[in-house]
Amino acid sequence: MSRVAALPLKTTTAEALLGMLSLRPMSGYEIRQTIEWSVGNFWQESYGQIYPTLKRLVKDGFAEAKEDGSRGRAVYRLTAAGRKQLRAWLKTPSRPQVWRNEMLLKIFFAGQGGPGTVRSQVEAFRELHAGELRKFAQIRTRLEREYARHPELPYWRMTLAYGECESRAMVTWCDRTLAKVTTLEEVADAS
Amino acid sequence: MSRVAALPLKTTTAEALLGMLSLRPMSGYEIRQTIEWSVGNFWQESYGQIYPTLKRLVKDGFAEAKEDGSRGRAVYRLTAAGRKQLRAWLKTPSRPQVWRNEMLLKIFFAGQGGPGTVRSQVEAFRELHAGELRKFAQIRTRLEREYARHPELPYWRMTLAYGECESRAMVTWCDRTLAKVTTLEEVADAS
DNA sequence: ACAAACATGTAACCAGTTACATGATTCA
DNA sequence: TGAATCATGTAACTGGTTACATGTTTGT
Repeated sequence: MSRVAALPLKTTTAEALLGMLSLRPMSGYEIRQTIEWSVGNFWQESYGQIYPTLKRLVKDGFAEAKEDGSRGRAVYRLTAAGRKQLRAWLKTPSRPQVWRNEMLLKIFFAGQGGPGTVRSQVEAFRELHAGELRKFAQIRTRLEREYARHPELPYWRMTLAYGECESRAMVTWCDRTLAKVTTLEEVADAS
Repeated sequence: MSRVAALPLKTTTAEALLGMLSLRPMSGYEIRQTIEWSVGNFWQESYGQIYPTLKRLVKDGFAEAKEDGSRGRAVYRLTAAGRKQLRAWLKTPSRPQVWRNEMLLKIFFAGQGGPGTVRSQVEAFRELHAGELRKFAQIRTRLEREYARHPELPYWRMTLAYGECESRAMVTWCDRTLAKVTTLEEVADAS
């Protein structure tokens, strides 16, 4: 019944790190940087998760640590068991994350705040996704130029297309919603 | 430095409950049921959050509890301060939730698993969103029929349209992705 | 000489879910 | 009478982030 060390067991952090190490051996620091510019759009990890998890991966035999002389740097590489574990995970069904959407909640209760509430919320949301689309366009250019012949490029393109598809849909919804808001405001003004 | 009771302070649960109580006075149990069928698609609360938060709302003067004779039932109603608090919250910018997408992570690493990995992941995801679209269609019918003249209907429609818009985009992405997967499989077979 | 980036790590906190305990009421 | 639903509540756990502490290396 003792309250033990308790590193998370059901987490996908471990699997995310296995995936990262499958690209190439890396240090914890490098993993974080790489996550940021590669999958940062749909995944993030903090050092507070990365370092303890890496140690657990070594303990479980899924990764090996190797001291990198120069700095106080530990480079981790996948073991055969780690690669097997990663492949097994790739085959498992993904649990859909049940998200919370604060903006939608505010719109749902907009009866208390009026059309103006909706307008400012939706305008900010539109700006957010318009920005995402610009970012995706840049990433796409860079991806096609720098990894033109990389065997995994087709898969990376798919994840990028997901973001583009979603953000386009969001912008569309924003425009339609703003049009409806205008109508509501006109009705309110007329009365 | 003592480890105190510590009910969450920055949570939006309190505001979500204020919103629910703005619809009508409710018990904790009722709030949960109502959340499920109204905003369940983009918001959920567990009893473990609801009951302690309701007590805090009373303590902070945002709600009043009234015993409902029949059962051991406490019905909460919004106070003027509570309504003011809700309106203030509606005006604040919404923090975008940074979500994690396990499916996209698996696709990103699909080099380790091959096109088959992507296919099964995407097929499941397509089924999920096709189901969502059917559910949304039902909700829309019910909404237009049962709340035809409700003053907040326009806002409720907007949140529904969001889900429809997003799920349609997801289905589109799935279809495009599955087409690409087929191409990849053909290339793999040919070699 | 100093800033920026590299590099590792942990304790405290946070927002939430799950599992469980308890009991009343309704209805077939 | 017994199952389903109504109703309230909490302790333990979970999966994470943030803030902090510490020190090295590189480049200007």
